[in-house]
Order: sequence, then structure tokens, then C-alpha cells
Amino acid sequence: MNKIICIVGPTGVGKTALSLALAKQFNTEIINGDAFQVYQEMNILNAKPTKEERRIVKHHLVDYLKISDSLDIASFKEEATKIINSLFKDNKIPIIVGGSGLYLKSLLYDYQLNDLKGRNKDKLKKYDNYTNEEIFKLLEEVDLDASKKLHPNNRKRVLRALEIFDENNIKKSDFINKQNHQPLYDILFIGLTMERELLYQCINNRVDKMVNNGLIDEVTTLYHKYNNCNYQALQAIGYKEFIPYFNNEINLEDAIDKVKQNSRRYAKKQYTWFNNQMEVKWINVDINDFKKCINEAISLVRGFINE
RNA sequence: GGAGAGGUAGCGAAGUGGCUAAACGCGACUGACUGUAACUCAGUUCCUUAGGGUUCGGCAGUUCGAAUCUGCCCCUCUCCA
Repeated sequence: MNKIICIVGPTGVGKTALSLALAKQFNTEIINGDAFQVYQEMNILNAKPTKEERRIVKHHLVDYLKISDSLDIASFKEEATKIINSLFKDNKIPIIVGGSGLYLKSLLYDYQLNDLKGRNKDKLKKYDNYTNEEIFKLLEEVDLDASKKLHPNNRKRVLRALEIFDENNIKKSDFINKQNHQPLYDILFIGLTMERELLYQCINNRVDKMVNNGLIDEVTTLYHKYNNCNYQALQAIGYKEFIPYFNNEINLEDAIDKVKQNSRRYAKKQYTWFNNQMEVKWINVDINDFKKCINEAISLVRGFINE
């Protein structure tokens, strides 16, 4: 099986720095696995690797969508898979870096998204007048197994399960059951971590740094341009918290605090994902000696390559 | 110095004799996750060896029973001097 390196971890631990070091060390390229670094016009708020960094190491799937575009998991998987295969041809080990758990898992496991039709919001409008409980009952009727895995309040997921049945004539539960739930490649998952308290400090500091590097300007430009739009990209942490500030509902300081808080929460949710959804080899980051972590990762990768 | 308001769990805030280890909100923690995922949703949140134990500023009282009533003390805020 072809080998792949996947670097995961919460926001702000240093995934980008590690991926650059590994890509240089093993002469390979990086595929972005982050749902927000794909967008143009956002650079600071999503902590995208710099142009310089991207010049030194080839990065794929960064900066390739417009704000108005919406990224979806199936097309991400399709694009990234093409790149993975072309790197294999060049005898390179792809390095996938990112914090978006579902995107990574769908890419690297046998999620057979192509078998399904894409989402169609308009067709779901017929359920607008139904309560959560009513929708849930409908799902119980067509796909009891799927309903058992969902909470009635989780309207979004209940609707999607219903949509799968409506549009594809297959139950979500059957669709999932026919998959193997195994990785498609020989993957080394390297996770970066540090003590929670410390990570939160790093996250807070990073937000302050973003502000010093022009976050407010970036966000202001976006706001003036896309204020009334409902794009997926505008859900980004680091943007959405400023909307009440632009609307004069909160002051700047509170908006920045909110960005910090949401970033911390995001980090926590990422841990839940990476701790429970994939087999991650964790490396503890020493913020005073990041090289140590790089070396540890390098020796992990060496062992992995020679297996 | 005088007048008033108030001190409840990490924070905000209900509760004004038993149904109260104490609503609700926030925060925090844990978990789920197959086409919006930086989304959406759920659970836990005084301590506990799970038998109980200790709480509503402090102390003392009233009562079968007190966060709730009484007395004194401490602290905070507003207004007047």
C-alpha cells in the first residue's frame, strides 16, 4: 500500500511549521486538509502558510477557491485524491496537513461519496414547516437505523439522512454499512499536542499576533465586500466574530476575545475528533524547542518509511 | 457620618420556611459526527471511596425543618453630607 503522512492537531500547535520541515526533509509536497485555507482573500484569519513558505514547498489546495465558492467534502476528496496519485507517480510521500477532521477522514478512508448525489438545499425546503420531531419521525419510517444514530434535535443531520434516501433511493445506514471503514493508504497520522492550558495561551497569543499583522484590515475588507452574503467561507472563526463589531453591537476588544474563545473551543473539538476517529501518534510540543518535535517526527517518519 | 440596595456554585442570575444540592444563562469539560464540519447536535459541571458528605458573606438564634425568619458582625454598590 502507498504511504501517506497526515499531520493533525488542534489549531495553533504548529502543524504548518512541522509540515514544512518534513516536506523539506523528505523532499515532498503538502496537501492542505483545512476547510478554510482553501479560500482566497483570507490569509491572516485562517493562518494560511505564507507566500514565501509556499514558494519553498509546493502546497496543494491552498488558495484555490473564491469566497463565494463553497467547498464540499466530495469535491475536496476528488481533487486531493488526484494530487495524491500524481505524487505517488513521482515517488513522493504526500504530506496532508490540516485540522478539519471530517475532510481528512473522508479523503483517507473509503467514504464513497461519489455514489451519492450532491446536496440540494431547494429540495429540502419542503420540510421547512415540519418540527424536528416530525422530521425525525419521517426518518424513522424510511431509515430506522440511521435515525437511531441521530438525536431528533440535530435537524441538519436528520435532514441530510432524509435527503440521501429521497435523492438516491438508498438508506444512509445501508450506504455506510457497505463501506469497509478502513484507510485507503498506509497512513502515518502524526498529531501535535501540548498541555491544554499552554495551548490556550498559544492560541490567545496567536490571535493577538494576527491582529498586529493586519487581521482587522483583512476582515474589514471582507465585510465591505461580502457583508450581505451567506457564503460558507464567512463562517470562519476570525471573521464571523467581527460582524457584531461592524454592526456596532460590541466593541473591538470583545470581538477579539470572542475570536480567542471560539478558537479555543475549536481546538477542543478537534481533540475530540482526532482522539476518537483515527489512530494518531501524538508528539508533545515544547514551545521553547520546536526542533525537538521536528526531530521526533522525522524519526517517526523514517521508521514508517522503512517498515 | 446619614439614607437605601445588596452579598447564592467558576461567573451572571432565580429562589424569600419543607416539593432545593439549589431553576435558567454563560463559561468549562466529555462525546457523536459520511456532501455547510471553523458546521450541527447530545451529555456532564459543589465534594465523594457513590454509602454519603459539606453548601447560599460570618457567627449566634427561632423552628420538627432555614438560602429563605430574628440579632449582631464583616464586605460591596448607589445617593446624601
